[in-house]
Amino acid sequence: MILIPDSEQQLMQRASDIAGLSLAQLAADLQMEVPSSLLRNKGWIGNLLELTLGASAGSKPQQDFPQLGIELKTIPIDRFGKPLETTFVCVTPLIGIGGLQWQQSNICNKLRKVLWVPILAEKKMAISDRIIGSPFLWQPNKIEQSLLQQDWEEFMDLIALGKVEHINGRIGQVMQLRPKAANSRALTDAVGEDGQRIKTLPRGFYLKIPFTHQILKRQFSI
DNA sequence: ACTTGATCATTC
DNA sequence: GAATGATCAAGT
Repeated sequence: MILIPDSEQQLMQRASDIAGLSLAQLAADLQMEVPSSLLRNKGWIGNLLELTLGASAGSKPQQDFPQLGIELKTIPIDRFGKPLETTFVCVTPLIGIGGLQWQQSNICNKLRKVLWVPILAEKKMAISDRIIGSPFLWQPNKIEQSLLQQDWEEFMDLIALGKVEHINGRIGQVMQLRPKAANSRALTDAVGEDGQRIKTLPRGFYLKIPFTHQILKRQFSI
């Protein structure tokens, strides 16, 4: 059993210690089996890192390390350091959002401080052979904060105006709003164009690849 | 090659 | 159903 880290320094030390290891090595330490495919285990790598670093497990809301105010994110990258996927942040509230401010939003809270763990995870690599990269702590700078807030406000305006079903993945400078559900039959409440209650797909906020790419480049070009 | 809608496992 | 962890894969 791995104890919850009691300081940011301890967490970073642990994360740094595993950089360079393969997922097979990490899994062996925890006596876990590596799946041959992520098709039916899409969150496996994220869960592996949570266990390794001592994040409070399970499906609890809020940050992974609440006592440290840190959110853990693994991000798959290619050999050039480019992210291979968008990064899911959290689900989007679709009703009762009147008066909600960016600074009070769940997504703003989650992105205050993120421990990024890049995973060299090119598609052709076996899951076992994928490699833990160098971890780093990120806090959005003023520009990033502003871009995130602008996108968030645009999305929340559209949702409040009953236009949730007009939102597509192209909207947003640095993040996008896309379905986040078990499947296309999972529905939740939202507001329709005439102000009536409708059923729609649950949505989530995702950071776009160019945005996370820039964060990684800034980190590793210093 | 990249984007975007769809999907998978698990817990509560 | 909603939250956590995300990637898949068809279409452009």
